[in-house]
Amino acid sequence: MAAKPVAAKSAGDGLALIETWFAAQGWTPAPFQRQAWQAFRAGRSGLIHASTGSGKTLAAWLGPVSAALEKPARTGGLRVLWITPLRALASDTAGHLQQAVDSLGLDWAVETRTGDTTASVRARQRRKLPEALVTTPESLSVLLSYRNAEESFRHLDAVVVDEWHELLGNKRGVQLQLCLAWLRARQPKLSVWGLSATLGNLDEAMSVLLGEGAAPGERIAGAQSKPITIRGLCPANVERFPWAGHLGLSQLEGVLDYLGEGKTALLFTNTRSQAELWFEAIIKARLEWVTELGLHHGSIDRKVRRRIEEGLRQGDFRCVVCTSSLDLGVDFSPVDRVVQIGSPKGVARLMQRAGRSGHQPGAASEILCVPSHALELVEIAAVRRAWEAGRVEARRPLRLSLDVLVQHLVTLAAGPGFVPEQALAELRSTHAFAELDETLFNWCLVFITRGGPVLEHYPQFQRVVVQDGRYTVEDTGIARRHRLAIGTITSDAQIQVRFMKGGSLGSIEETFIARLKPGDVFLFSGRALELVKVRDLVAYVRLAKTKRHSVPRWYGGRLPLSSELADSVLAIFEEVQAGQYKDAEVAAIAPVLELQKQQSALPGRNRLLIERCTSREGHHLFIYPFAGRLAHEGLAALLAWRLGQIMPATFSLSVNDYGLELLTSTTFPEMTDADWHALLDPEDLLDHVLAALNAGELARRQFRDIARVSGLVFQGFPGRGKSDRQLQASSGLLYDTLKRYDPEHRLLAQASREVLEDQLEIQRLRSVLEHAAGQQLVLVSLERFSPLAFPLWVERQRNRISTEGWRERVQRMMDSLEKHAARKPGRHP
DNA sequence: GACCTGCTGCGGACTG
Repeated sequence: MAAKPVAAKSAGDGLALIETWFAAQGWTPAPFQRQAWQAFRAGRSGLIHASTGSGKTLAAWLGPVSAALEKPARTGGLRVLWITPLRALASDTAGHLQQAVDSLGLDWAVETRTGDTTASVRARQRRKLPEALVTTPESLSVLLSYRNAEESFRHLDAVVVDEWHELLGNKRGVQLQLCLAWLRARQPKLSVWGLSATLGNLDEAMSVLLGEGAAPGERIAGAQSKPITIRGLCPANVERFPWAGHLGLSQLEGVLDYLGEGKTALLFTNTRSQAELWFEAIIKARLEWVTELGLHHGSIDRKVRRRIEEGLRQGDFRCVVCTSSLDLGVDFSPVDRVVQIGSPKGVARLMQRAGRSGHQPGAASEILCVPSHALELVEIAAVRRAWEAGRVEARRPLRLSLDVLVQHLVTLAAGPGFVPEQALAELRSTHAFAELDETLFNWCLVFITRGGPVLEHYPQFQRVVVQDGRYTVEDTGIARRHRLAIGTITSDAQIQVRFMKGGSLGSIEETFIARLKPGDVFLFSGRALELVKVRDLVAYVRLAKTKRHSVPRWYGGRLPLSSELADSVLAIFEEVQAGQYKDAEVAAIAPVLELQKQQSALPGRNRLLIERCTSREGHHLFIYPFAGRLAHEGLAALLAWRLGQIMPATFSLSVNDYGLELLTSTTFPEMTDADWHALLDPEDLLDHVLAALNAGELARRQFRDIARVSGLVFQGFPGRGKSDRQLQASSGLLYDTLKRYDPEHRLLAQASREVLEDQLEIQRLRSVLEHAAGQQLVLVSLERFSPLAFPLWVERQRNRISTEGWRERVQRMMDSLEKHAARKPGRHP
């Protein structure tokens, strides 16, 4: 963007000035951009939503600028605050904004402030902020922790939250809500705007941003996004296409052809190890591309990642293999192809990725979806249908995250301090704490001043003091330590991976390195590396001479299939059950689906499929609620526990995104429809799930994160972090102590709640059971594993030790399945 | 040669 300056500084109509400036660039404002500018100028608040690359940024930026142009000049001080969830985005955004401001003749400094900002700039900003600041939610919180915070934000006119959808559903969003409430309480006319991608709950997204009791905001839909094409890569030979698996490497040739035709591609995988393997496979197959290939994921050294991002912008790459690490970020205009390997998992997620291509004017976006097993072809058709029907996932905002609340209260106390009555009113003006009652709030006050009944003998928990009714932090050491711990992102300590000569490659789980001995070889950062030694949380490596290697395992998050996508898959199954094949991808695996129909049945939105089968291993029960793997984990445990009440047996469990398997050596009792409904009864769900699972241990682990965010444990200085084990030990000790002497501790209750809601998706599990009450149960006795059952069987085999190789076992099963494909199914009863 | 699961994101300033 080579911005040409407009005529001169003028105190006239700011809107007209912007129109002139826009025209000088040779641009015509879109109607939604004009609408946004007018809304800004009128001092309103709201949400602008659109897909990427539609000019949201200019709409949001020029609004406050136009407003500023019309107000009498004030000397200095922060006028506009721009919040971004990604510090890599900050400098780019600031650059564009500075350019626009300069050419409009406004004498403003636009600066960034993130963790990357140097100490000297931070110190200067601490004394006085620029007119416009681009920052992260965490850095904003840090700014509130300084004594002069009220002065710093005195002249603030507008806040813009970029990528609000990324923050809405997590604790970073809660933290931002709290900061915004504080700003609003001091500047009632503050105008707050969010920018968001397409989302299933846009109205809610806006009201959460604007706060409880705010005047209704203005929702502005961005320009119609360019069409996005979703294409599935259909396997050439469906007969030999795997029924299970997740790597998708059997489709390598098709992907290579696709990459060969284009200029620059992003190839998304669902996991980091999958990215490593695909990167290796592509290089092996196309040695001539070696300089044009990149690898990018969250464990790769930050500097290396920045270099790759820069190379993408320059058009240096034919293909970069990546994970969600490139879901967001600066626009990479040269990208003309996007490939998704494996399950898309959700509609919004896939569209976000598709939107990473086609930023050139007039270019459309296309995404090639590469299935890693047969049923994923249905997912591809399903995601396209859901998108076309406008069914996109919602992101649900969190409520009453007490760990974030106590952190915020200490932040305010370290900063200007707070008075309880006023603070409570402010907190209640957020969506997250609208229901905060006085008892709970008082508990928080006791917690930050005395540490509560058990911890009050330890001075490190007495962080805040009360003077004349005002809560403040007086100890500068406590304040400093608190600033270090600001933020809600928690992650395990990782082992750094470095060459003997010093170059850093990235980081890996401690548990993976612990299993290796010197001389072992593993694949990381696209290279086969030999472990030399481990010292002080650093693994020293050298390039390996051998090609044999293992691949690191990371214990990251496990994204379940979204409800929207699962529903869409079931809708397609219903059509197939009725003999209709409307999508190319679905038609491509008709033989597999027909086999499922013939041997068993296809589940539907109102048909719950339950299969039984007896094998050498024992008696199998398969159920397919299509509720995502997290809910299935809880359901499997629940069913095993309830069955255990009526039959003496132990079960092996296996789950995936489609369903679950229970295996036992005892015959399952004959069960009527009524028996099944009793087994699936939602009543006493919570009690039974807690009885079935080792919920205490799960909560104990969850508590570690809560202890960090709430300031109960100090995780050390950045870069010199306490090791994971130390942190685990101290938070574990705290957990046990509290559990014993203060079992009503509110943070313990929160740990349990988070386990149920986030790790087991208890709401989704509940709705499976409630839905089952009205569903038709389709009970089938199988002679051989059906195509739906097979992946669950494979899943369980993974951790088995056997003299027989995994591939042989799978192949043998495939062969026997094919042999029996023509057999008649047996119905039950 | 086997055989390969599990995403992303942030953060400070003292002392000499």
